[in-house]
Amino acid sequence: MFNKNVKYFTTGEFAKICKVNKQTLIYYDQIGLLSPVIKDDKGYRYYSIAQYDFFSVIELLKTLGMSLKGIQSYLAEQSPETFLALMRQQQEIVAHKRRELELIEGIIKVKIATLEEAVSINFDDIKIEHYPETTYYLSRNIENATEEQFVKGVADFIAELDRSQLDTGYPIGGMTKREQVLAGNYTNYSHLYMEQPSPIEGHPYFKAIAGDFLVGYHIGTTATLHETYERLFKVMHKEGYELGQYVYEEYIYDAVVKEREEDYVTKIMMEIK
Amino acid sequence: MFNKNVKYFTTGEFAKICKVNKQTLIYYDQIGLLSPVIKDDKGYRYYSIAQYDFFSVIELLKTLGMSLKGIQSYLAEQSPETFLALMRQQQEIVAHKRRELELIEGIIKVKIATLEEAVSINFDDIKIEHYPETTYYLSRNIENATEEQFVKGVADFIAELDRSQLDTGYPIGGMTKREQVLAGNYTNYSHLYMEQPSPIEGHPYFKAIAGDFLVGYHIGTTATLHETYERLFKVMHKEGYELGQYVYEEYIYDAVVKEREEDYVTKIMMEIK
DNA sequence: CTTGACTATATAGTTACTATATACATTACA
DNA sequence: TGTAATGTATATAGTAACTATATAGTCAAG
Repeated sequence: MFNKNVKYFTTGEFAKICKVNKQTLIYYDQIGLLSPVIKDDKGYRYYSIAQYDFFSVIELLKTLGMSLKGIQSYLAEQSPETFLALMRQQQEIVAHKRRELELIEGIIKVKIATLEEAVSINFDDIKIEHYPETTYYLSRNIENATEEQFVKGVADFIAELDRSQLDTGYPIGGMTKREQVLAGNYTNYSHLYMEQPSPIEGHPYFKAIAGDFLVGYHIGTTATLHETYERLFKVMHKEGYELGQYVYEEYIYDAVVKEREEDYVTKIMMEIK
Repeated sequence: MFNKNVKYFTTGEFAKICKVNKQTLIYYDQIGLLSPVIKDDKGYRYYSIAQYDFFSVIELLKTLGMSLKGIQSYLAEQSPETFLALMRQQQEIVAHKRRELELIEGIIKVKIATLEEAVSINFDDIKIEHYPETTYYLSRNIENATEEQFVKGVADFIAELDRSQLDTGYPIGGMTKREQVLAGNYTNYSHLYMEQPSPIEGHPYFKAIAGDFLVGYHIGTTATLHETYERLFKVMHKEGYELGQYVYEEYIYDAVVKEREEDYVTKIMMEIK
């Protein structure tokens, strides 16, 4: 194959085949990664068609995140055994990357869904909604935590989500016990949580009970949070309900979509009975 | 959520949460991508926990290949609508990337399989093997092409494989008509081809007939190719077979795994009857 | 024989960090 | 309370992998 009395490509021609900048090939020649088979007395470079195979392997390895130096040191040997070893190693890496992308696809899907919901909401409405059983991943208990402990708890929770690939794109929420809410300690959360639409085996999850929730929205910082809670309680009592075990709070609009804290929107979901 | 009387993070602490170099955060501040909510009179930076959300969106978009400038111009607006538009746009990009990775996974699998086969072969053996029907993607006809036309044909074929995502990782092969082979024109290929293990709809394919093939290996350049063909013919006639419609040729060892052309190995598969 | 399209080298610029040097601030503990 | 260790800051230079530009030589067509 490929030896029809051999025609060679100039740098420009070869660059076109490889779909890269001519300078890139010159650069590859300079660093000794891919040199033309022929360099004439005037310094003109000539590449053979067989070198395209070599180039496309470089491209492949680049896609998988290898540095040119790494590629160079691996391809320098040019033996079937080392190349086979390299391919086996990269096979795992690419599988990992694909799984990572699948996770990101999920996150984006969730972000779109939640934002689409958000833009259609009238934040003044207070409604009673029925939620199905939902699985959450919880932080360790942070009830009555000091500022420092709370902040540490948040950082740890984020790290844990990251390490265990449990970041689903849903907002981080805080759940508060009935007693704390009734005592007016609205931000004395028991746990942080993140919704897990498709839970993975081998993690301890919390399942929020299916049932009726009173749902309202708070605009602004926590300074005025009590006003929103009072509005919610008024509706709750008017409708003849009582507070359930937990209240769930999560950002609908946060630092990503609103610049000023006063524009952040918090969704408040009260279990009711 | 997230306003427990607010504790702030120093650059070092925030860097730890974000799992990046401290200098990176300073750099992001300098270019105005992510600035701390507070900068005191001594120039010390203080980040709020809410800024982590912002940071993680930056990380997400970076993973999807956006430049910091691009991210900046998109996030500068901070409106739900622009962010939603961005997410919708990135959804397609990430899906495309995932498909690309799946293709690469396939290519690596093929490379491993073919190399594993190759290292176990004794290149002196000439064997008769039965091949099942195999689908190939073919180049346009290149019979009796001049050097220039041949080279152009190869370049076009590579470009076509690339554009149509038909590069499966199998070697590019050349198929030669019975008459040309009998006339000793071993490298007067009719078509180039690439095996397609799982053909996609909407492309014109060629299906090699299932049947018996005489398989041998040629080591070296085309200069000595005729010797190998003669050896093959000898065996063919001794076994009482006649040449079929096509001979298929492909590299087993090429520029990727062997430095010198004299070490390249070509697999020759003759249709027989 | 000239014009336009190509080739070359050398050098500087780009992006997104990363490392280093120097100076000032904070905290830990003896 | 003093001092060492650790932290912060800025400024600057270096890195990878190109990419662009300036300048000069080469080649092919009309």
